[in-house]
Amino acid sequence: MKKISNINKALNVLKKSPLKVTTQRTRLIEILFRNGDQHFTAEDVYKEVNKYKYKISLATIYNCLNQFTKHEILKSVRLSNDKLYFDTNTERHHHFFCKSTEKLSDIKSSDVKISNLPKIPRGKKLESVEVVVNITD
Amino acid sequence: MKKISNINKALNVLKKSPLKVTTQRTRLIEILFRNGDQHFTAEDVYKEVNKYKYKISLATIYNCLNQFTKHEILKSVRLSNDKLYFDTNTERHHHFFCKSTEKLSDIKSSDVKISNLPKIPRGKKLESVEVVVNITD
DNA sequence: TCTTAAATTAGAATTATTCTAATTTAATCT
DNA sequence: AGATTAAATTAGAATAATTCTAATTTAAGA
Repeated sequence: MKKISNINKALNVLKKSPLKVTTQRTRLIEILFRNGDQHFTAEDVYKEVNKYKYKISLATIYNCLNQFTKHEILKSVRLSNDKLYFDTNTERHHHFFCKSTEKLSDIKSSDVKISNLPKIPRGKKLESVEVVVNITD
Repeated sequence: MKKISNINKALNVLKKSPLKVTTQRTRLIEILFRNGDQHFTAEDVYKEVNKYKYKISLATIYNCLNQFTKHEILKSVRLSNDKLYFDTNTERHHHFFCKSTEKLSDIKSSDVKISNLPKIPRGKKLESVEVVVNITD
């Protein structure tokens, strides 16, 4: 049984979305999903793209990251250090955030048990619960 | 027994801090703590200050909010809508964030029970756990 | 192949925030 | 109280992150 790579999984989501499959988008997915390196800022991606000598403008990178997030190819997380990170793991999960190194790492959803939540305010409905465990060196 | 107002409580914290008690800082505390727990951005504060016809520059508002946060007169929360909110409640607590209205509201720490947390990575230590309950209309 | 809406791009614009350097002020010292 | 000084304030410049604009290119379907 052949294992489908993360790259191909993401490319399939792209194909099924209303987004066009462009060279830039394909290159970005190849870079972002090539390994477990899962959390990055737009600027990180720009540097990585340049390392590969692909010519993709910063505006396109922003456009793509935002579109990918909208179509659940990526997920975004905003942190207390004021940076927006994109995450290749789109499943429900939580994060460790190390304030010393500014690095994010995943916490499996099942590793956090919340046994009590307050009542949701009248007329509103629950969307998601985000847990960030801040740590330091 | 006389009740100490939030304003006076905050002014006392200011007096006990190494920060100087300036007119601007006193005015800001009067505005920010004039009623219950509030969440505001720097820009919100600037507008409010102007409404009162006080002349405090935006740079000073940023300086003060940051100094107040450092000296635990305020707390700051960064949210997924990319805005930095300051919170007059400096105690450990969590938040509801309504994605439709972009409004924050407090959740008492005791209203969230986390019965299981993952192991803190080797060599790191726990600093805090932030829970944001995202809701919508 | 033709058509067209979507995507890409460079560069300008915007937004939020911090920095700079001159001036003022609060708190301390005499 | 007046002098001293380090901290605070300020206007405006600078920076950083992101979005917008408008011209050009491209993907995908008729």
